[in-house]
Amino acid sequence: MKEESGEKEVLKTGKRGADFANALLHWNRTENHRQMPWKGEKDPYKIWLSEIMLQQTRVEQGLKYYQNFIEAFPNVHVLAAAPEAKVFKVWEGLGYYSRCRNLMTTASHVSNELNGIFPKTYEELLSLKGVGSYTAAAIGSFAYNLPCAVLDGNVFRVLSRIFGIEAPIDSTQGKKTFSALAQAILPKGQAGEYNQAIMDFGAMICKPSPLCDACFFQQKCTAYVEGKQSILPVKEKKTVLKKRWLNYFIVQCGDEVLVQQRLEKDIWHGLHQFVLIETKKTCKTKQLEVLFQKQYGLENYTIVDDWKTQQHLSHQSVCFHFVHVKLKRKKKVENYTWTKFSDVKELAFPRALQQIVASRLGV
DNA sequence: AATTCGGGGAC
DNA sequence: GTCCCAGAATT
Repeated sequence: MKEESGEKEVLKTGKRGADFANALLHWNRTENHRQMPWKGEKDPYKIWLSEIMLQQTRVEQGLKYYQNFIEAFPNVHVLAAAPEAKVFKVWEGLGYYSRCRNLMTTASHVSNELNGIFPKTYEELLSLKGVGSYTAAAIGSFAYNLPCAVLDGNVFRVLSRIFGIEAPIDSTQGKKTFSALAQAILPKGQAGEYNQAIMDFGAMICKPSPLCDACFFQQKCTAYVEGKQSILPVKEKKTVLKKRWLNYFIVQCGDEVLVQQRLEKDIWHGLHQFVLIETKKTCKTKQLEVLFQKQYGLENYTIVDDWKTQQHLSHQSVCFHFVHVKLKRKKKVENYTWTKFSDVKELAFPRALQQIVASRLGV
């Protein structure tokens, strides 16, 4: 065995990495009782679906959606053949709706071009719409045991603490560092089990607020030894919140309401909404009525309700102002469609609007 | 390299 | 309130 100084660093990390990997696998086999429907799943369709749904989404939140999806679309051909509106409706409320659009694109691609068979290499998986480095590694390792290390929020947190790495996880250089480390300590031949284990470990033990006393690696963890759990992982960017004022006129006539699909490059792309007047600041109802009448030429209406709510998204704080009005007679309004309540309930709306559909538009 | 895409839960 | 979540696409 050579003991040259140049190799010592690599050897040291390598030994520690192997140490951690072995301890993690042992923990996984003896103490990890976390159960999820897709765990141990070998059907690439189900693995793919679960991974797309769980991007930036907690397991507890995605669970119900996964079950609904599998029931509605049991295989890739059914999903590919399903009407877009129906797929959106099942996705409704889960957020990040580009995932849903990409899901349909890839389902169609796999069903029609690939005979319903998902790719079996990392590069080909990566080429699928909505599949990035994490998801390609997850599908590859879970379905085919490909030696690809996953790198998600859990893995960043675990590795930064165990090895005391302070490179920012949201910088290009930091990502390269963590990616190389993750790949280096991945036990070849056990990639699937290891990837699952490290994410379970991050979700249950090495949480943002960690349970160090329950950790099998406590004494060997840099963060624990140096008391750095709370500063690791390091993030350098702060998200800036923008404020928006979305004023919605819920224009009703009988059992119909004016609805449109959001198609602009903005939040909730693909979902539906009521008659929108966006303003730069909060407005009184009277002011909104002026804009409403001017913009849409509607005058013979009665206001039956008027209320405000607020919703916080990752990058936006949205103030809603709703005005529910009733018309005596239907009138054509450009870009909006008169839609029966029963049909409205088949369409996907943003969360804040969905609640209105559920509670205020008849039974 | 920086921004933008939801919604919910933990703290 | 702030932070984070089985991230990816676009600019």
